[in-house]
Amino acid sequence: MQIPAVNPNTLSPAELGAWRGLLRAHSALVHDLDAELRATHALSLQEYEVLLTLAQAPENRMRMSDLAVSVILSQSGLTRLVDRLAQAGSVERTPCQADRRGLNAELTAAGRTRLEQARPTHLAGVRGSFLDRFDEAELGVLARFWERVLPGATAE
Amino acid sequence: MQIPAVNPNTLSPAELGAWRGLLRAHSALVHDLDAELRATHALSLQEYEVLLTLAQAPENRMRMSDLAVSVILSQSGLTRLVDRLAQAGSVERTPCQADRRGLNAELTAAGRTRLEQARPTHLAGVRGSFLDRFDEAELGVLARFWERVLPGATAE
DNA sequence: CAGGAATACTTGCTGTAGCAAGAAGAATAA
DNA sequence: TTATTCTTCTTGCTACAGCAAGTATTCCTG
Repeated sequence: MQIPAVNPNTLSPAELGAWRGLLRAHSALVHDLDAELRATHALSLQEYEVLLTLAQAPENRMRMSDLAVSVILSQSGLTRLVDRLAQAGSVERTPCQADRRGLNAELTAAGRTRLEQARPTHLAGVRGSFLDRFDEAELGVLARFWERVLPGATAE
Repeated sequence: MQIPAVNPNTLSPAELGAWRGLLRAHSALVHDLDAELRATHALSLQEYEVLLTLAQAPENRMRMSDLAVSVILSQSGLTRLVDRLAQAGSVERTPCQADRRGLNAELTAAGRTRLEQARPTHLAGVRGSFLDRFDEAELGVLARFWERVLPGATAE
């Protein structure tokens, strides 16, 4: 219950820089990484994230709903994204035998190949545009910063 | 020209945390702030940013193309966003007499009122969900971090 | 073991964004 | 001046995302 001495009707320069900087940096990074992946591997950033997430999941498969959370997408958004990946042969929908409502998205061999081809491009991009600007300690600082923001992003 | 000792084929935990954290934090913050503004003032976050940017501009007006850059939007995206704001009476398109190709988006009195009503909500939201998680020094650190990322976001 | 509530996924609809092409005006250069 | 080129903004098209409603299945409660 502190009473901050800040003007409640504007943002300080540091506040502005931190907030607008987040918006600008995110926009620039995502735009460029997405464009790079599309240009070199005909893969959107979101599609890449799905393939990568599946590749790291046990058995290379994952429930649709869990996958949606992992890649930060609505369920309907994921349905259509997996549609596209399935049509391209990178992913298959397999039934989930423990729960017949559910489906697993499962990485195919072709999908794995595609991911493996795109991966160096993407890693180089994230490093070159973002991570390399920081040393290991600073990256840790950033990571811990996000943890403060994430649990409940909306104060009500 | 350094040769980093990191595994070039995966991200370290700190790298992962910094990168995925950025994606998650951005998504959560923007989603929540947008929803809050829509719910309380029938205004999207982008619309709010436009009104705010105009309110801070000299004469409360700004060339369309400059405005697009300020609010991080394509020119066609801005054209339509201003269409909506104009239809709502919050903004007017006025000719630019120095250059008859150009148009200014100009804040109307109604637009100013609308902004002023929404502003406390938005500021409380950004603070409550984001800025209050950091002290002034940390905000400065964040702001300077973004400056490292921003000049040229894409290597290569 | 019903019957209602909850969950998993998909589909219809809508809103918003970007790119590329077009229209109108400005700038340059001969 | 006039022809070429560049800039500013808008419009057509398309892609992608979310919400809400629909369907199928599971869970829960009596």
